[in-house]
Amino acid sequence: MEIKDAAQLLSALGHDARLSIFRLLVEAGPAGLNAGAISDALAMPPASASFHLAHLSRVGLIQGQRAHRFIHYSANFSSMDALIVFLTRNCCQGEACLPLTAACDTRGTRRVHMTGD
Amino acid sequence: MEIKDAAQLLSALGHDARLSIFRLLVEAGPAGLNAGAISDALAMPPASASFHLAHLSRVGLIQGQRAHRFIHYSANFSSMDALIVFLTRNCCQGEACLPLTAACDTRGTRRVHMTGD
DNA sequence: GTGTCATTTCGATAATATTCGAATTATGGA
DNA sequence: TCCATAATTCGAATATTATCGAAATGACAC
Repeated sequence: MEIKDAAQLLSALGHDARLSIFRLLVEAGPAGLNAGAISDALAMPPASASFHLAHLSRVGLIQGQRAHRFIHYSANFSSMDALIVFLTRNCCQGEACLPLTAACDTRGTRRVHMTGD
Repeated sequence: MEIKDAAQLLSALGHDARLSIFRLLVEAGPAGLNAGAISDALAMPPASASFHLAHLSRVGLIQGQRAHRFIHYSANFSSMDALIVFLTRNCCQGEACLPLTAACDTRGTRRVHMTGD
């Protein structure tokens, strides 16, 4: 990932409304939510939600898929993954600079409180 | 960390110049770099560098400390750590959604290519 | 103090983004 | 076909942010 791509993703996430949407979809998991449910959940006018969904979609952080009359949006986890790797690559000269991230589960096995590892 | 705080950090990083500065400091490690070295390394006018350093500093992603006539800026790793945790908390309903992040070393022991873990 | 260098602040311009009601398009059911 | 609903696009006002030369500030040496 290049600087420009990463900055584009970060800038897309750097807005209350869009970050709220993205977090909602991250928690919703692969099944996602439709546009109306998102705009309801966040008490946001549909036009505003659509504007931000389009933005997130354009940069690849989420994707939408139509099912009947609804469009289901879901987070693109691999793009978030790549972004985090970009942010932390070659970090901190080998020190243990990200203890919380390390303790946080990203593989399905819970290890919230590290005891020694 | 609240949505607003996270959005503020992401927005600060969502700009080519600031992301370049931040990445430079992340790779530089705790020792950091002074303002002039940063503006040189990125071929950026000093006034522009200063503008962006002030922004990053204001939101807490970096900090500056004066030493003699120089101001050494360094990345605030714990704030980056908290940001990543915020982005990924309660993610993906227990699926292994962030394989690259999981494989990436953040604790000092190299484990770049996972073989089974 | 005076000079020098590192850095920031000022300031005016320019560019970009956000908001969201109203109108429009898309889909499917009766 | 006609209606209802889901979602987007339009559009125009509003707000925010970036750029960077020039001037000012801060720190130190002599």
